[in-house]
Amino acid sequence: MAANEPLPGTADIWEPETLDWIELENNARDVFHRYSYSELRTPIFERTDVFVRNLGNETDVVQKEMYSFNDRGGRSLTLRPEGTAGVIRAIAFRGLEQGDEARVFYFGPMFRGERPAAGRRRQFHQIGVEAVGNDSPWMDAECIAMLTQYLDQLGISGSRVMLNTRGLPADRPKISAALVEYFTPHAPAMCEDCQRRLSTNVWRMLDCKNPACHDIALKAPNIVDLLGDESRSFFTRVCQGLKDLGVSYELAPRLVRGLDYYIHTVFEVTHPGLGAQDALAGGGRYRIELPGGKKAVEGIGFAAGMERLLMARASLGLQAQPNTEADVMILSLGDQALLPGLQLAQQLRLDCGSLRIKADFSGRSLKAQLRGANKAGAKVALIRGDDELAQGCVLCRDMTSSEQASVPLADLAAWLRDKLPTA
RNA sequence: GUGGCUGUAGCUCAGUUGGUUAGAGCGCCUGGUUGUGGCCCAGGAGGUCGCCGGUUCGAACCCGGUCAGCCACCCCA
Repeated sequence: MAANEPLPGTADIWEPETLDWIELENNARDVFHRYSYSELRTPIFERTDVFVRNLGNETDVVQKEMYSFNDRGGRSLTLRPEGTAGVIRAIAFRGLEQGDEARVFYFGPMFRGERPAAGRRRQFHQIGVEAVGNDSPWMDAECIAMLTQYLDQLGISGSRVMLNTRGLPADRPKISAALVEYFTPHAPAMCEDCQRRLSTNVWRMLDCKNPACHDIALKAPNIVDLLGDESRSFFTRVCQGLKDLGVSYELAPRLVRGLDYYIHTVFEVTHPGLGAQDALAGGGRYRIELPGGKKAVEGIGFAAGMERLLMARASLGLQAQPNTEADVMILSLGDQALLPGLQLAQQLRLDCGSLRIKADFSGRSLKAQLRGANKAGAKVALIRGDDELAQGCVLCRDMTSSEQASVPLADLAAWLRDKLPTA
C-alpha cells in the first residue's frame, strides 16, 4: 500500500463531498427534531461487553467483525460497530424513570472489520434514532414514517420499505420448531451454510440468497401465522398505523435481521441505486437487558448508512457542486505590497459579509496571479502595486467584463457591495 | 474469510510474437517584451511502469508471491 494511502475500507473525504455529508446531517436534525427526538453523542469506543451483551455473542458482528483492543489498563475496549448499544448504555447510565421516554438521534463513524465492497467500508457512518421506554406499535409506525420523510426530504425517491415481525421471545421456540420441522427434510438439498444454520440459527435459512435455498424457503411456514395473539395484534397495529400515515410498505415474510435483540417489528429500506448491498437503512423494535438485574428496556429504532444515502442520492444525480475558491482575489505586486495585501484581505472579511476573500502571497507576475484568480473563480481581482499603494487606492478588475477602476481605499467596501450583491 | 477483474505521469488511459533515452489527452509551470486572466502558439516540469523475487543477454510486457482497489459471495448500514 502506498505510504499515504488511507487504510483499507477507510477514506479521506474532501469538499465538495463534505457538503453532501453536511446536507445529510442538517436534514436529519431538521426532520428528527420535528418528531421530538434530540441529538446524542456517545463515545466512539466502549467497553467490549457493552456490545457483546447487547448484540448477542453469536452474531457475526461480535464474532468476527469488531475492532477490539486492550487499553493500557488491560481493559478490553471496542470501536463501536453500531450505534444502538452505546445509546442504550448512555440512557441507562443517566437513568430512565418509570414511564419516561428517551427519543434520541445520532450520527457518526462505526467500525467493522469486513472486506470492503461497494457500499461497505470498515469505517462507515450511520445516522440512527432510538426511542426507548415505550411499547406502543404506533411508535413503530411513526418511527418508520419519520425515516421515509427523511428520505423524501433528501430527495431519495424509489426506495422500498420491507416490513416483517419476529414476534415475542415466547413465540420463538414454537416458530423455531416449526421451521426446523419444515427444513430438516430439505436440508440435504441446501447450501452448506444453511445446513449449519439448521442447528445454529434456523431463522437465517429464510433469507438465504442461494437460489436453491431461496426456493425452499419460499414455501416455509409463515412466521406471522405462527405468532401468538399478542404478537400478531401488535404487528397488525403497526401495519395499520403505516397505512393511516400513507407510508407504503411491503410485507417481507423472510426478512430476518442479524442482531439478537430484536422483537416484534423489523424493517429494512432498500434502494435500487446501491448495487449488491442494497439496504439503505434497517431497524426494528428491541428489548435489551441491562446489567445489574434491572428491568430490560424496550424501544424502537433504525440506522441508515450515510455512505449508502449518498450513493442513492448520487444515483439520482443529487450531488453538491464545488464552491468557488474565492469571490475576491487580492493580487499584490512587489514585496512592498504583500503585507498591505494581508491587511486588506482581513479588513474585507470583516466588512463584506460572507464573501470568500483570498490573497495571493506568491509574488509571481501579475499575469500568473490573474491566471490564478481566474482559476479560483474570482469575480473580482483587487490589484495593488507601488502606484496604488502611493495613491491609497486599489485597482479593481471585474473578471467577467474585464473592466477596471481605480477605487480609493475608503470606498472599496461600498464598491464591492455594489459589484457583488451578496457582500 | 472466499472468488473474479484490475494496478503505467496529478487525472483519464495507450503501450504483446519481451529489445535502445516509456507515450497521449487533460491538468500544472514558464514565456509570447517593461504591471493584466480566460482562447491560441511555443517551451518545460513530473513516472523506481504498486511492491518483492524469478525466468532471460534483455521485462511495463512472461512466472510466483505480496500489497492495494473495484466487484461478487458472506454479512449488514
